[in-house]
Amino acid sequence: MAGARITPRAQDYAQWYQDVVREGGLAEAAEVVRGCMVIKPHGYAVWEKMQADLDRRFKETGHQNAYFPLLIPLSVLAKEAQHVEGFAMECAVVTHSGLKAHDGKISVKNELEEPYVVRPTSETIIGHFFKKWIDSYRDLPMLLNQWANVMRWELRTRLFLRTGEFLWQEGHTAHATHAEAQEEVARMLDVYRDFAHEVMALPVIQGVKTENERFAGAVETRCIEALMQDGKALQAGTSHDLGQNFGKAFDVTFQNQQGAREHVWQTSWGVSTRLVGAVVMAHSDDDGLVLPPRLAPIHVVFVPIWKSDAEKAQVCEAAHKLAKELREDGLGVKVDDRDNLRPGDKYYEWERKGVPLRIELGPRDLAAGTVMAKRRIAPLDANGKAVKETLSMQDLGVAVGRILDEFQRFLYERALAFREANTVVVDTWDEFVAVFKGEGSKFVHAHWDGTGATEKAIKEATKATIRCLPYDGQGPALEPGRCIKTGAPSARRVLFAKNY
RNA sequence: CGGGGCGUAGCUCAGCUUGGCUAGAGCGUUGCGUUCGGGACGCAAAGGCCGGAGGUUCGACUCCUCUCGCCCCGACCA
Repeated sequence: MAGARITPRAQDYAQWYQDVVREGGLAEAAEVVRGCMVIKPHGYAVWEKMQADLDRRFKETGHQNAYFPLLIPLSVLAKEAQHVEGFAMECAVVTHSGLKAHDGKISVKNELEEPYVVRPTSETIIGHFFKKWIDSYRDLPMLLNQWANVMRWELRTRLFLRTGEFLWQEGHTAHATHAEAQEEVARMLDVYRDFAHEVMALPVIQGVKTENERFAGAVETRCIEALMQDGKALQAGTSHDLGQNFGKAFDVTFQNQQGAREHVWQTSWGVSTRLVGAVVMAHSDDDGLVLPPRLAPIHVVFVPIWKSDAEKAQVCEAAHKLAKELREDGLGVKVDDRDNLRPGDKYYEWERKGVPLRIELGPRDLAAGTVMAKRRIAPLDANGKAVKETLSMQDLGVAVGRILDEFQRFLYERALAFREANTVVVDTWDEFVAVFKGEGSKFVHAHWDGTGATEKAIKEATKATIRCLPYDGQGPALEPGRCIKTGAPSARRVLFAKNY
């Protein structure tokens, strides 16, 4: 009997997602704090894996970490008009300091002269300091990154995908020329793509956002878009060309080599804990979480099998010895030697938590000098049972390393195949409507007349939005045509989908 | 923030319509024993401010009002 259940995807995708997050031990609702989440140890460990890899990539591309305040004076936030307008409704505002007790009740005490906004993002407070720190072309480029929490007062929340508070990194850079800033925007989007492909085993499409979807205060927003198992798109990362908008708003200038003063050209780029949700929705199945090895806090779990106490002592000793060897290879290894659960219970538990490889070690294996390995997702044999692999205890690390590499590649290939099977080119409105009917969604490449009005009309009719104008080569060949909705001339197809 | 649903043991829920014994079940947990290669079983035990606050009543898990939180659908957004 299953103690805990996971609703099948086919039955209720939203419920399935919640079940996987809960049973995987990733996070839960903060309950007493509306719209916020508690990231539990296993979920936080996945985020730490992401952080470690991304941080290395940021350093390799010349960036340094820094930290700016959580609170932004309202007057500072308001300096860039479009920016404050875009975030106005989502801002939490601090208006008081201190508490006082009266009649047995606690209330706030001193009203602040100027309210603080809890950062929804940090362009403005960083703009304030860029002005102070940048004076000469010799100070440029300034390449910073911040790991931080931000708060956006969301009305409807989902664990990892949309919460009131979330964790992220935000890169902020300043450059002497627009061309250099544009290179930075493209470079960091490539970093995100590589990370998604190599570490998350998640294929993504790079592209440019429409004006409607652009970051508030940017002149151009680029993104990586991933396809989830229900056919909806998830924006997995963004990179913004801020032009001179913030440079002008905060009067960030530098003296160029000719001695003239110019406003800097800035960029910002970020990914968030939302990526944990992306991994869940991209790879997991009805048995629970599936983690790509490069994000798995535990790569291998040993389940010793025994009947007698003597056998228990022997197999556990052997399991711990092998585990130690694997840990020396840099792997996360757990030996589940609990004696209050039977092996089958352990199998299910670690599968729900997404451990890529399970190794069973019993008396028969011990005698033969082998172990039984079972991948988190394994092919079925003729009897419908998952295939287990017999591995020699000799050089186990080599075999395990190979299996984990294969599994990492398998997940990417599977996700890519899924995306290809769920990507279509559509040239008629009837076909377009049919794709998005009901809960339906796919990646749809279709022509669009380039106007915001048409974009909105399509959204109202189908709930599908333009995810991006894909990079050349990441969609169908660029060719002119007629808008799917209005029939007006279109320079190229764009990528539509319902989205998270 | 509008519409709908739901808050009772760690988890999933019953009880509420029609107010009344001592608030229940399964799973899980703890202890002992038998088990152990895909979700075992026996015996014993612990575990509840019935989400919170007011109200109606002799009496409230049950009825009324308010409030907090979660889920779903909208509108808004990463």
